[in-house]
Amino acid sequence: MRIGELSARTGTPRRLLRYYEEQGLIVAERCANGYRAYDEFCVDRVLQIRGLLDAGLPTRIIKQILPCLNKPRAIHFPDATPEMLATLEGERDRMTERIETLMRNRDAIGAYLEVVRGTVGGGRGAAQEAARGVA
DNA sequence: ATTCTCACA
DNA sequence: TGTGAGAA
Repeated sequence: MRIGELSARTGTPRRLLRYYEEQGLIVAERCANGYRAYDEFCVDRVLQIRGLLDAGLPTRIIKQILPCLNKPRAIHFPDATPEMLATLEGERDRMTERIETLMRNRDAIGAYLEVVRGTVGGGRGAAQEAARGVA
């Protein structure tokens, strides 16, 4: 498939797909006209990349750990170098921290919403007081 | 439609 | 990390 189809199927802008290739995250063959040709498995791969990026991992790290996450897991865990494990542990901890921040903000928004829901009509009241930190 | 590069947020 | 413009 060409870049447009991969873009449509992954919900990723074409521009970004080229960017990921430039960063060494995906590989594409080339047609005679110079157009990129992607294999079927690229769909899953791109979605995986998006997920890891979304989790806050830099492309540099993703490039390293992507081979470890591929299909033949049994083949891949023997080549786990100590430095690789250290990197992974670091990323895991960063993710944990991120999750905690996310939870705090979710709860803050949830608390705000709960107050605002009670004050729709007049526009003045508990919401404003909550915003001032009085409630 | 797709490619590339340069520059920038 | 991701985008915009311009040219081929």
